[in-house]
Amino acid sequence: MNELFSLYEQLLKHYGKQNWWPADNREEVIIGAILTQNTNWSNVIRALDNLKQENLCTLNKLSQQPAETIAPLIKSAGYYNVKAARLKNIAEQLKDWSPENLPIQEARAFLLNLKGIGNETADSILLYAYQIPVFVIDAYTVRLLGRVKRVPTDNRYEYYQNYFMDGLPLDHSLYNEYHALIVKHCKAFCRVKPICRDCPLNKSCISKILE
DNA sequence: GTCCAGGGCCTAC
DNA sequence: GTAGGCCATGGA
Repeated sequence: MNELFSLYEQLLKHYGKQNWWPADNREEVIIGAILTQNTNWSNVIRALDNLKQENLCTLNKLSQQPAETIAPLIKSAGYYNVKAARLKNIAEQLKDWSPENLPIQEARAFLLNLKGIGNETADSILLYAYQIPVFVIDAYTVRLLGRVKRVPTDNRYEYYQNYFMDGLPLDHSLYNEYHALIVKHCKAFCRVKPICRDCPLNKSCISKILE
């Protein structure tokens, strides 16, 4: 088994299953994916709760609301004016959209064409809302891999994504869990330098596995 | 008071 | 093509 899968197994053994994405249904995953941009998840939960309380936590309902109505409800998630306008538009575009029968790249391109959806959010939606096997690269993953693999600054997202997807089987549940485990691990041990200080994986730490 | 969080867009060089 | 500014709240 290759080093990437070995790393996955160690993270899983240490942290257990993360059961992402924490949401009740597909539409809530999509809404949460927009709300969580550059924002702590605990702040997103409040915003989602507010939307649920107003019975607005569906794409159809959000698409029918003026952004001015949405904004105060999602204030806790930060950037609320920007996110309110984007949510409304994205809800309108995605409420009747289904990517299941599309080539992955086509589905991805459709999402990337929407204002407010970049690489990470597009892949999060494909993976966590639709169970389509794309590996999500986020700031944590970049930070982690950046310490052990030198890469060109351009196309960095693609480079890292290919790195994972070339080394792993095409499996949405594996990508789901792996990404969540990386976030879990980095939150605890890869926030600050020095690298992986007090890392519980110790001798089998990520830096040593991937170097 | 400062830093960071499950980003992305836009503008100026 | 890319660096920098901007959007903004809440917890540590």
